[in-house]
Amino acid sequence: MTKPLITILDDEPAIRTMLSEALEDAGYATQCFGRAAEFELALRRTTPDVCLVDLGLPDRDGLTLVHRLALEQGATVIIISGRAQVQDKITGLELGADDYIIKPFDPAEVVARVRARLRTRAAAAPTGQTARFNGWIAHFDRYSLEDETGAETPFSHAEGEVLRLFLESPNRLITRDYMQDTLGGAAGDSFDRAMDVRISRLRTKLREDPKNPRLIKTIYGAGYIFLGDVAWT
Amino acid sequence: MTKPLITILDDEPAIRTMLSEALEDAGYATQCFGRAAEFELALRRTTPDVCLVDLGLPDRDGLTLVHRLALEQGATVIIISGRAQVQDKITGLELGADDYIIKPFDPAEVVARVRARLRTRAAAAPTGQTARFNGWIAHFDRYSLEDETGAETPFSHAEGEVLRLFLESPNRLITRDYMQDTLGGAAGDSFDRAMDVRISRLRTKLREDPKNPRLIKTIYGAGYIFLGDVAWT
DNA sequence: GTTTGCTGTTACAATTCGTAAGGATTGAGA
DNA sequence: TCTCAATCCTTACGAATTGTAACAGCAAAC
Repeated sequence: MTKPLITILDDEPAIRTMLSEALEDAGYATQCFGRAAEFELALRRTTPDVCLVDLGLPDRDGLTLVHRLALEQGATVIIISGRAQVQDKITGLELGADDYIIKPFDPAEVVARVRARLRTRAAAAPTGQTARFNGWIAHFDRYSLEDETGAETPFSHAEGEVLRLFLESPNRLITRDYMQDTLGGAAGDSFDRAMDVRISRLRTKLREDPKNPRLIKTIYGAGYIFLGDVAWT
Repeated sequence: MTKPLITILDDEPAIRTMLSEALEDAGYATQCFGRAAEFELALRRTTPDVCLVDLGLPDRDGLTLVHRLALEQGATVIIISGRAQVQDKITGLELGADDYIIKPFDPAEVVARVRARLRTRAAAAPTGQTARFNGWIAHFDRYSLEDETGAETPFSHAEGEVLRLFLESPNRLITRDYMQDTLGGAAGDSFDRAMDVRISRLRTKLREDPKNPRLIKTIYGAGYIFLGDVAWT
């Protein structure tokens, strides 16, 4: 799971560091820029989740920048400005900004407002599913399994089907019949063995001890139980 | 296109009329409520686009109401409150509000903030001619792919069809069958291979590492997944 | 008529997945 | 505790699927 990226565009270094520290403490990645030109260059490479933009920039009119960012590029923009007039706020918001914060501000409020913007963004685009369990993170969108150190091991489609089945009903017996019905294999003599192999391969990727499996337990004559504390996101 | 509906929940009649007049002048439909109970009743019938909620209600704790509205019902909530402490703002936003406006306020600012909320809500669908993803910019109008440095590589029509398909549903499995249905090739023996070749050519233009593709992943036996952070404009 | 570039086809290499076979484990009954 | 059959795990191998390079047909541009 990658951190949301927040970019900060302000010509005062003190404000940049204050904001980036507060945001990084809150668990976000930040990028700071003092000039619009640098910022625009960086935008070609990365797509920030939220842009904090100060209007009083030395090298460009902040409002046109906001307009380009918000309307043409579809970015989420929060204006930070020393101008507190209602009319300033209105024009900023009309040009496409998502919020308008007046200096001086409390960094904690900025963090809260950034979080609010990220929330609506997340609600609009339901991303691929990920499940966390016992130190592992299963990314079904990219077919890979992340361990507690962050290292990723890819898993195949067939392995993923089994893993998903387990993660959808943990700590409950899953019979072989049910697995075959769900995963489509003809319940025959031979597919039975294929299921074993899938599970075997999954176990090695989960680094299970063959003598003492912690996650996938075999119930002799019945099926399997996946033991874990699963949280889907 | 019907007018967006804005609901106003405030116990002071003067504020209700001030807000509803300003919002109706701006072209929105409004519904006003003085008590949380009435408001909740009305919510059973209609779903407002934005809810303006005052926290100082006589018959219920405003914050719990906001929480229910925002998180459980997925509504867009703007808090209006006389409490100007930073901590109040933060708790309001953390509970799921999308914005926090302090009394006394200028109705014009409220209208601008409502409009900003409606805008993000509307920006959830359409596909244009350019898409940004992971440092790339795909210009479908001029059939070219722009690098993070600004360098452009042209792509063909056939390649563009595949790329558009991917960019329209990123981070989701796209089956080969679906691709062939959409891109018109008869699902037979030979077109199957043509699809592979299209994707292969697209991959080289996206400078994918054959051993470790980051954007276009193959799911053996199923199809492909395009992994990316796509923004259409 | 030639050239240029796009698109599909073919062929072969690489990957994945099911199957078969042998070894290991489980649980019941003696 | 010991034995034995049923069940399960794992390894190796072959079939199916996919990647990519090379070639051929085709249309548009010059």
